[in-house]
Amino acid sequence: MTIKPLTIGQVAHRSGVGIETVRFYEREGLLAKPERTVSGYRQFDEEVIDRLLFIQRAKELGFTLNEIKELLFLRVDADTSCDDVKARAEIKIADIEEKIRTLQRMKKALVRLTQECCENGGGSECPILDALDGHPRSSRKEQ
Amino acid sequence: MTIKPLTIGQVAHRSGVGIETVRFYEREGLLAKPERTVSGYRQFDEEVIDRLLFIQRAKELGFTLNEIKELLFLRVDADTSCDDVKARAEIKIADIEEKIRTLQRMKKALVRLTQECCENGGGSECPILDALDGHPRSSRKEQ
DNA sequence: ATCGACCCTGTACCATACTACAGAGTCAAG
DNA sequence: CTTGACTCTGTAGTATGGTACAGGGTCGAT
Repeated sequence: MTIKPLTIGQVAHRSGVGIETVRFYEREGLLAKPERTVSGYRQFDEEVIDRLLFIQRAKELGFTLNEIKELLFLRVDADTSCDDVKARAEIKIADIEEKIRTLQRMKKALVRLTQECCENGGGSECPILDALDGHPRSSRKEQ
Repeated sequence: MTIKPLTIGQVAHRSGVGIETVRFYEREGLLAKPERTVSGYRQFDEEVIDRLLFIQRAKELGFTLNEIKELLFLRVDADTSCDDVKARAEIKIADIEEKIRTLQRMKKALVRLTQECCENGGGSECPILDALDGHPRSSRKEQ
């Protein structure tokens, strides 16, 4: 028993994207060309839902569709050696670690803001920037 | 002695963005309207550099310019109560934590990929998806 | 005073990532 | 066997975030 294929409408609904978006991603190579019925209707299988959810999440993290495509195609096959995959994956990992670090600094700055904002009601021009910028200016020059 | 103001060119150069981008951010309200010389030249002070660097970083993390604007304006002043700032900051914090969690899952998947890819050279269709998707499918149905 | 490098405003254009038709065919319930 | 919801291709339009002039003024060194 082959599992029942999904129409594009079902896929769009279940993954929370628009029908046009599914077709768009297919054109852009983010989704494999699906099987078709005799009349030309696309026949998706369940996996495509996960892929669409992944794309949404990755987009929210600032990856472009091209970067997402690279992530999705990170695998060993006839044309891709293990070393190649490893090398590319390690670049992505470093990239992701950098994002995590920056987010943690942003979070820290915001936590500090929630803790301190009331004490000096109406202090700095922009607390998040004070807490966040790279080179810590120890004392702010006034005015 | 008032510190020497920066021209738009110096600001652009030092923050690594284009001159047009600086003007664009000013139009969009991400940068305060700077002072002008008699002849109309913008006069920036150092702070704007940090702000521009922050904007770049936040963009790479998937924040839109509007979201970044909200982050930059998170502060207590005449029109904004502490409770208000606190509430909005906590939403941002939760948002950031979610991003961090997702990135950590992505990283984990990629690390696993680099560790395992050689052992079963040419295994799955898409390892990152296998490792990442929400509901763990314990066994994959073949074909 | 004039040259080149800079700045001004305004408008138009670009890439990315969709989104919305138009015009036609398909499917399935009654 | 019709009706309405769905699908197809193809093309065009939108929002976001810039980027690139055009046509002009300004600044500083020679």
